[in-house]
Order: sequence, then C-alpha cells, then structure tokens
Amino acid sequence: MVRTKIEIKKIDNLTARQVTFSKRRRGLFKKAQELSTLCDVDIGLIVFSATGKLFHYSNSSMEEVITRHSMHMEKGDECVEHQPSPSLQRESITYAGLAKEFTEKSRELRQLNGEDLQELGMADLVKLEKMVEGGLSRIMRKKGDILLSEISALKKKEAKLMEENAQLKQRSEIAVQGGPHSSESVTNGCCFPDKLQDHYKSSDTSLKLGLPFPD
Amino acid sequence: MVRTKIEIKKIDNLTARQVTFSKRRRGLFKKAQELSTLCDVDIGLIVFSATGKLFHYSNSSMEEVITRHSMHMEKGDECVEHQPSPSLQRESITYAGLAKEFTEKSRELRQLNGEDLQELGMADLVKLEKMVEGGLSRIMRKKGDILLSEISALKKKEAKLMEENAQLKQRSEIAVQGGPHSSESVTNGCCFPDKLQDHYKSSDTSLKLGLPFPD
DNA sequence: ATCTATTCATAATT
DNA sequence: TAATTATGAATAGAT
Repeated sequence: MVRTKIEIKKIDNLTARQVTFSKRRRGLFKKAQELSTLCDVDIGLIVFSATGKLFHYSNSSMEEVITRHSMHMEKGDECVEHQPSPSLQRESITYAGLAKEFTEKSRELRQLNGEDLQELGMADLVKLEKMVEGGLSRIMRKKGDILLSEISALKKKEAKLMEENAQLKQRSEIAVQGGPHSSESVTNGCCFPDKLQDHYKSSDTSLKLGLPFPD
Repeated sequence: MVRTKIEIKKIDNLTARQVTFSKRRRGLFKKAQELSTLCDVDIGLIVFSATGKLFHYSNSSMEEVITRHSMHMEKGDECVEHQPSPSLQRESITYAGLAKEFTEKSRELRQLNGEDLQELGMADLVKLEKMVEGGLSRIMRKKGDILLSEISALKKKEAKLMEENAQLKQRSEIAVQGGPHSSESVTNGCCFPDKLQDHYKSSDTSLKLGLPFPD
C-alpha cells in the first residue's frame, strides 16, 4: 500500500495508466455530476480514451451545452479556466448584450423570410430558429387571449340577455294575469334591430385566423 | 469549522452555492487537467454558471473534441458515463441497435426544437424551419378552431335567446293590447341599452389577429 | 475488483 | 475574495 504522491505527468506503464484512467475518470464524472447538482449549473464533459472510446456526461443536453459554448465562442468572448491557452484567463461577459443581439436577429429573420440564409452561421441559425418559435408562441398566445376575451364578452352578454329574457317573461305573465289594470307595458321594440343580428353574423368573418404559415 | 458531510442536492443559500461552485469548479478543472495529463486522453469540459458565465477546459482543441463527439453521436455509437439518460449497455448488440434508433430520434427531436443543427445543410435547415413553423401553426390553428367553435356556440345561443326575447316581447305587447286599455307609460328603459351595441361594435376590433411577424 | 494508507478536496469559519 | 483547518473523499499501490 503506502500511497505515495504522484507527479502529474503521463504515466509510462500502460496498465497503470489504464487503471488510473478508469479510477480518475469515474471520480471526474462524479465530481461533475455533484457540481451540476449542488450548484445547479449546466455541465458538459467529454472524454476520449486513448483507444478512442467516448465517455461523456451532461446534466442537461450535451447538444445544448455545445451550442451555448459555440455561441460564446462566436461572440468572441474571453473565457476562464482555459489552461492550455495561457491568455484566456478572464471572465466571459454574461448575456448583457442579449437585447442587441435580439434586434440583430430580427434583421436576420427578415433575411430568412427573404430566403437569404446563405450568409448566416450555424449559431446564428440556431438563434434564429428560437426566435421564430418564440414569435409564433407569442402570436398564438395573443390570439388565444383575444379570443378568450371575446368569449368572455359573449358570455356576459348572454347572461344579460337571459336576465332580460327572464324579466320579459315575468312581465308577460303579469300582463296576461293582471289583464286590464296593468299599468305597465312593455317597452316597444326599440332594441334588437336586425342590424344587430346582422352585425353578429358578419362579425363571424372577422374571426378568421390569420395563420402565419399556410401549408 | 468542523467540516461536515454534505448532501448532494442543490444548495439553497445563494452565497454558499456560489462559493461552493467556485471551489468545486476549480477542483473539477484541476482533476480534468490531471486526468488528461496522466492518461494522455482528450478532454473537453464545459461549464455554464447560473449567471451564464462560461468556463471551459480542453487539453487539446475544444472544437476537435466537440466534432469527435458529434461524430460518435451520429454514428450511433454506444456511450458510457452518460448518467442523465438511462445508460445504454454497450455489451449488447441489440441494445446498440436500439441505442442508435434512440439517439436518432433524440436528435430529430432536438432538431425540431431548434437544437443540434450543426450538421445540417442549408436545404435541411429550410425544411426543418418549415416543419417547425408548420407544427406551431397547426397547434395555433387547433386552438383557434376550438375557441372559434366555442364562440360560434355562444353566438347561436345568443341568437336563440334574442329570438325568444323578441317573441316574449311580442307576446307581452299582445297581452297588453288585448287587455283593457292601460297602454304605455312603461317603466322599462331598464334593458337593451346602447351599451350592448357598443360592445358589439368594439368586439370586432378585438378579433384582429396577430400577424406572424410583428414589425 | 477490493483494500488501506495517504494525499487531496473542501465545508465551515474567519 | 482569500486564508485556515478539520474532515470527508479520492485514489496510489498492493492484493
């Protein structure tokens, strides 16, 4: 036994190297998993053994992590913890310039509609894609809100009409029963002109939903 | 002091979490670096802090590691140390086939979600774009259809009520006329206010639907 | 793979 | 953020 401190350099003995790889690899993945859990951060860890075997870990989606990484790289952000490259020991900026990029992407979206994708990079295309989804979602939600308020209005109206209906019914009964001396009479028919109904009918057409993307 | 064993779950306290993140992150990167040196293997480690800050390490080229990883993924290679998704047993050829399918399906899903677009050509991206748009449109349309049918039902109900209302009103008038004098005077006024009409008029505007791409 | 002795990492505290 | 230190965890070397 007698564990000794080892020097951090390539282990010469193949077997010893493989054993150490196996042991330390497990430790590394465990640590990665613990970090992602404890601190609620996204981690992507990729390891290729000397024999080309792939080991990887990601608490979320490896693709997502890689995409985010690519985005940061394209932005020209400086990064930290990049030991092999000596000069990159600074902090990367956060998503501070998000609004700016967002505006920029609007332009790219127009390009997309104008079938002008050729000049865009992959990261830009990914972001563009998200924008489209987000935009459509917002439209969908907005439409839903509008229709729901319309429904709400119609329901209120319905309740009102039912109430009036009930009143009229009651009055009618009184009029019939009370006969002669009934001092009340129903209010003409000033309301409910055909116009109103017509309007209703026609309003239907306005419900046609503009679909963003026809089949 | 008295260091205690900690449970591996998200640290509630923000400050403590940040401190732990800082410490463990350093430890993780150190371990990664040691492993790559000791065992002469390629490692790519990407960490995004909760604030979106990027930390990464690669003994060689991160791009190369990512590319190799993507290649493995595309080949449908079995992977190990992939804790978040149920790990696929590399021993089983049957499982390998299933893994390939599973990987392919996952990739498809990710692509529909706008992720993992790195390997796609322009034509593929356009196709994908149309697919995503089409999917969202269909969802939107379905929602719209449901809401429209609800509106339609409400309108029918309303028309019915109005008709009934009108009939009642007529009957009431007949009853009044038919009975011994006592004509108008009429309290009324209560119902069918202009409000209703106003509402209808305004309701039209609420039906304006959002366009797919806002200005 | 399993077992210790030992080094190493790090939680709590300043 | 940076030290300190007591303790838990990882692991080198041996079996």
